[in-house]
Amino acid sequence: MTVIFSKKCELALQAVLFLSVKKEKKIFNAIEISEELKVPKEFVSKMLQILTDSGIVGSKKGKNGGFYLAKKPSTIKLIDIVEAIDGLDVFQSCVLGFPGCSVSEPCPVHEKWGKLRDDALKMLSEETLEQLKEKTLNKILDL
Amino acid sequence: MTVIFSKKCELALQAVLFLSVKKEKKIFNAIEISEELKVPKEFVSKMLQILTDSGIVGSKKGKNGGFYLAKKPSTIKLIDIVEAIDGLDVFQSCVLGFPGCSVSEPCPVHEKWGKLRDDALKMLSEETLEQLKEKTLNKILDL
DNA sequence: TCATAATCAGATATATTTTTCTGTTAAAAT
DNA sequence: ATTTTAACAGAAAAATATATCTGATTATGA
Repeated sequence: MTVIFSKKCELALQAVLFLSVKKEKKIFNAIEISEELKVPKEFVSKMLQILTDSGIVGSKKGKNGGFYLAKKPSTIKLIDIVEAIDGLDVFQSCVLGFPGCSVSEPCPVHEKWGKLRDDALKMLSEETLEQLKEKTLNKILDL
Repeated sequence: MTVIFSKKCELALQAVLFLSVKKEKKIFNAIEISEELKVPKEFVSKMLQILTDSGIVGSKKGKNGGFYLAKKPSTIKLIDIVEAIDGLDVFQSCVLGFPGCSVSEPCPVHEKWGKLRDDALKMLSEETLEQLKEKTLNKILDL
């Protein structure tokens, strides 16, 4: 079970964080990333292809090809990746699954969850990859 | 897509909330509950059977049978239902899906998510069904 | 006691998500 | 030019989660 993001999204976030602590424009192929993150390379490919489509990641085919951040880390936020993969529905939907949960027809935890949801959104959209870099280095080795 | 709980869990929470605003020990069969919550009756049955096993809900077979809260609303919290259906892993796992995310090896959002996760746990464990009753009535009709 | 109505247990089916595969295309190096 | 390497696209397979069905059991009321 995932927490709030799909497995796809989790992997995408991890892969982008990985790229963000490397020298800018340095290229890594799917195998290298998959080994670092310990996930199948086909899955890495798939996700990074989606992020390539959405312009966050760039790619280069052929020998010495691979993936790299297409934008500066100072312009990318975690929420961008979430939006590209899972979309932003989580930040709209009722946590108890009630249909039509709203201010006028709130579920029993509507208000409290609203606060939490906003904080979660903040967590993902306040800091850029650049600002997260140091923390990211605690988790991902800068090889 | 669910927010953080599985569909099963969402339904279980809804069903228990439904029962909590009814007269104590009043019995409802799966069909009645399914009509109120607009979900298939087999699904309601399945979930309430699990909650019956875990002692939150009681059941009575045969004619005029059905389901009812096995405990007083003042002793049941939403977290009890979550625990019975999804378990409490969500409140342990890394939101970015990193393996071995911990204080000594935190992911980039470890601390912030920790706070949010604790608040979420609070949201589900501070108030009893009794205390939520009024809010629940805003969402579920007291037929 | 019999017919009926309901839960219950377990199997099955369906849907969704995740993962892998197959072949194609593009780029680079030899 | 040719070979090699890697992304890319889309299909297929596997795994997981969700939903449905079947038959058995149990309780009630007539």
